[in-house]
Amino acid sequence: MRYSIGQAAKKMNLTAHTLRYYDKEGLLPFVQKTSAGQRVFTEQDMEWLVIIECLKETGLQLKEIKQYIDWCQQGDCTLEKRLNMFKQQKKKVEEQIMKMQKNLEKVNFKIAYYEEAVKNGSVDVYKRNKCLAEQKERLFGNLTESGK
Amino acid sequence: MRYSIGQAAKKMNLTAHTLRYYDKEGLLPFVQKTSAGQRVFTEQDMEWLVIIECLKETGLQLKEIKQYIDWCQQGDCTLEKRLNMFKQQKKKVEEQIMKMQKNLEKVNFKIAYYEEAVKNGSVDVYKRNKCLAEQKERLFGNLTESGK
DNA sequence: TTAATCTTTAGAGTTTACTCTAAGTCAAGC
DNA sequence: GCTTGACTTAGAGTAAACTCTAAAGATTAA
Repeated sequence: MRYSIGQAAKKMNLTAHTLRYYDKEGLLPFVQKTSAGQRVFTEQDMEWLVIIECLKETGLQLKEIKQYIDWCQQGDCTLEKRLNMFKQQKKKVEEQIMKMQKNLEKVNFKIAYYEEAVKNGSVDVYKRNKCLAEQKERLFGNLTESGK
Repeated sequence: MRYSIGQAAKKMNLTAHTLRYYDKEGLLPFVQKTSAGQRVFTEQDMEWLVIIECLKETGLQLKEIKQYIDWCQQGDCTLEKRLNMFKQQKKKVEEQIMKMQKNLEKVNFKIAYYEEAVKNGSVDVYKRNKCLAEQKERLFGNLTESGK
């Protein structure tokens, strides 16, 4: 299966504009063109796009992703660099997941808070609900009390 | 405990510039100033900053965060709006965590791949290691084969 | 009191990642 | 063959979130 730029874009939930931009930035050196100059994306190219997407979502900038692509083009002498990059990336992703779980706790707290507030028609929650007041201390107090 | 803009910034891992920018954008209407015009951040203000940080990290734009702050300023008649916002946000955070876990799987696969490649000094991994080849199908194949 | 450091404002500049336009070329269906 | 829609390039424009500058005023420590 081969894809035009439009089909590839659709599959990846991007626009053709974006794929051309990535190409211009040197992220897609592997994509071939027809004699008429039109890009053709192979299945393998789609796997590259999946990895580029993954690296982008985990916080790498396009120029850092380009660095990785460049290493891939340079051959086996860069294998260790690539391995190290992914090891670093693993740490970052794990940190991001932990951070997101903490954010989820804060959001859950706010939902509990506003459910209580809506029930009473007022923001005056902590006086009625000691449990929420304690939770608040745990989630917000630590940052504002400790550390200094 | 009260904080100058510089101290507040340090505590939140931001710069004073950024906090002034947030203020200019209407995100910090609660921050008071001294008679000489200098901002004073209270403990409560720091909690606001923690929530702003949380909303920012979970993907809200500053103008959407401002919307929330505005609702807070408007009083109890916006309680339900705020509750709904956090409920939506909860969904988004849960999706982000799931996405990150998928990204982690991809990164872990790449680490396994490159560890194998480094061991053999070559990128020619799938021929030697069928297990990795299958994993690759599971992680990348589904996106490139299904859906169309 | 005086130097060093912090804070103030308005406003200009930067970075990143798109996003769009124009003018033209190519491919598929009728 | 013709139309329609997708593709090409170079390059301009945009949005978001800072980031920095300059010039002046405030605060702190010796």
